Amino acid sequence: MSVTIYDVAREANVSMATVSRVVNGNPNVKPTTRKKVLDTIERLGYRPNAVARGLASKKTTTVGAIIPDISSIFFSELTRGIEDIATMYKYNIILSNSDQNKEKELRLIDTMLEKQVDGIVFMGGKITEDHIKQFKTANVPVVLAATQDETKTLPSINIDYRQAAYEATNYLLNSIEEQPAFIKGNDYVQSNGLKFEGYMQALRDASIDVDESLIIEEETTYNGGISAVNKLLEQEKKPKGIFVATDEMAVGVIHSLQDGGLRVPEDVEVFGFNNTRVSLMVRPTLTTIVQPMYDIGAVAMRLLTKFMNKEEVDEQTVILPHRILTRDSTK
Amino acid sequence: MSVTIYDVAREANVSMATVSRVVNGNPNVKPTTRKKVLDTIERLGYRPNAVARGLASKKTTTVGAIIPDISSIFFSELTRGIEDIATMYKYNIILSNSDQNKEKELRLIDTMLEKQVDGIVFMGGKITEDHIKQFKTANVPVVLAATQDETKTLPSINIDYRQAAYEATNYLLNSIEEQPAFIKGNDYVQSNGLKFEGYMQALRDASIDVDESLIIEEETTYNGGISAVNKLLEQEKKPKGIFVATDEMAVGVIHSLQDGGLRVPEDVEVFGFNNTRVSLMVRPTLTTIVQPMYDIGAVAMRLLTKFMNKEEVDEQTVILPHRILTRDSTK
DNA sequence: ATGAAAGCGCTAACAA
DNA sequence: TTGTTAGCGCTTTCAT
Repeated sequence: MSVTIYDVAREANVSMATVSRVVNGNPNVKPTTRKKVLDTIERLGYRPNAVARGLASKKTTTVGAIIPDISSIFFSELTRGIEDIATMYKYNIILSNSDQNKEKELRLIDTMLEKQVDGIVFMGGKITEDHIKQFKTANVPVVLAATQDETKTLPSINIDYRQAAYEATNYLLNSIEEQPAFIKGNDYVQSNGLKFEGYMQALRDASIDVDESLIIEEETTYNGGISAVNKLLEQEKKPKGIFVATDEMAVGVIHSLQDGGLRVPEDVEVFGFNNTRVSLMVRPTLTTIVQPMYDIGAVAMRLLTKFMNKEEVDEQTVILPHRILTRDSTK
Repeated sequence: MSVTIYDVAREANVSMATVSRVVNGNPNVKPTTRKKVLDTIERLGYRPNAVARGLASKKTTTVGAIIPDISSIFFSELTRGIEDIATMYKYNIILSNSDQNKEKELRLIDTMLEKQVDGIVFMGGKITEDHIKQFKTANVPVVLAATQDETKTLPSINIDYRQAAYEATNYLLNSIEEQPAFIKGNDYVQSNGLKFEGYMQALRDASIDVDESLIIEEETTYNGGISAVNKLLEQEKKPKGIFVATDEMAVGVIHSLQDGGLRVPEDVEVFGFNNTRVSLMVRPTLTTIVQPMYDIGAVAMRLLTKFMNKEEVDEQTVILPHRILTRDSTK
């Protein structure tokens, strides 16, 4: 069997309580006693059992992170932000992929609550009544990262997707002076809808008669971008600019245009979203909306630590700034 | 306070033991009793406390995953493989980034052992004596994923990096009939060394007098690829083929060559490594070595479950197959 | 098929 | 400054 606090106490001729105090850095221990205890801890190779501690103290110093897909470049950067701040505050992360599947999301929340996490960072699709209900079954704080909650009942960190899309659309509008195409992702995430709203609003504000054939929905991948352009090029009306819901799709769009003999940005301008690393890894480099993924994760985790510490929080709903980053895919 | 097994027992007029049996699917329960218990569990909204269970049973059904950097596309795919198999076997993952830093790695192992994980999947740089010693301090199984252990004492899942690099180099050699350049990553990982060995072996077998100036070490990033080419093009001797340690670097290499007015593959052929998603997201598309990241993670986790179940394992050191995937960056 | 009871290893009053 | 002790919520013998 492994060494317990009791073994240490016995060997050091003190009580368990004293060992516990030493281990937890409680100042009420005489230096000589502390030294004695520390020495026997070292000698016996004692390692505190966090599970026992968790049971007794009702704190596990671990938080759950529910994420659609860790292999997506977008979410993996977000997760890195979460993890770095978690480490800074001595928390560990239990990470699980939900694939944006509601049943799975609910099940994961349940599992994490069983494991007595001290808090949850949730990333995903739409937040439903069922999610809220599930979160409410335990009394742990929850923070949404890059995830919308229409009811605004949960704290969240986001950028203003609607406004960002509005600005991107306007940017293209100014340049090409006609309706740019819009390529939507097919994810079940609310930001998709918000981006679309921003796009439509910009057209409306410019008094443009909307041509629906310029709005295409495709899988949110590189290949989805390729297919979208193929559809677009089959049509009569060819766009002179394309606003694409994500960078990865946008890279597909650029390549597909180029494969079709069109030049970017001379013939068609392309505008992405997110500023993930791939936006630099394409020629021409991609004009895009900078969404600070790492920061969203970091701020979300920081906010969660505040809730877990029962600190005062002034603003639950954080909107981080975004900006347009112009590169070579637009004129 | 929340509902405990005791509350359920009292409400259902049975003992804690019976409730425990029902919760754990023990067949020795009369169906009517089971139903009664299940109903009151439902009614009270009872959720088992996994921490208490972990303390009593000495099993946490969670495993630790130590990873250099989750935001790297390579490791995030690997992690996805680990997570999927973990979920399949009802395990959760505690994920932590080590940044390939030895002190941090050792500390993370310690933390995870404190949290009583049932096993550890380790990804990282070199395995040292200190790592082994640290692992030995607890009696939990460890599996290395995409990570070498010179001493071969730990189970591991890898591909044959040396052989793969040998084949890639040979491929270029056959085409350009002179020494291709080699761009190394600067990571502190052993596979870097193995790739280099494979490259050198191929040159040796082809009786080529090695020109050291064609061997460049750079940061393992897109920008590292760009810098490497810049250095290469400053030199007298310009290569007609370049073997690059990772795809992301290779994409940088291609763009940098193109920016310098060279055509790929006509003037310079480029060969990558890993077959990450970016290898398709570049024009020309990248010839590369297929390393099955997802599978490495999945197999590693599967192997770990076997160890955790004390099943018989015939082969500790798994070498997964790799292959050359030719695309348009080579002739 | 069911129950009683002894832990699992620790924390946190409370007492001294 | 230190020790005693009662849990934390569950699993797991051992009886019955």
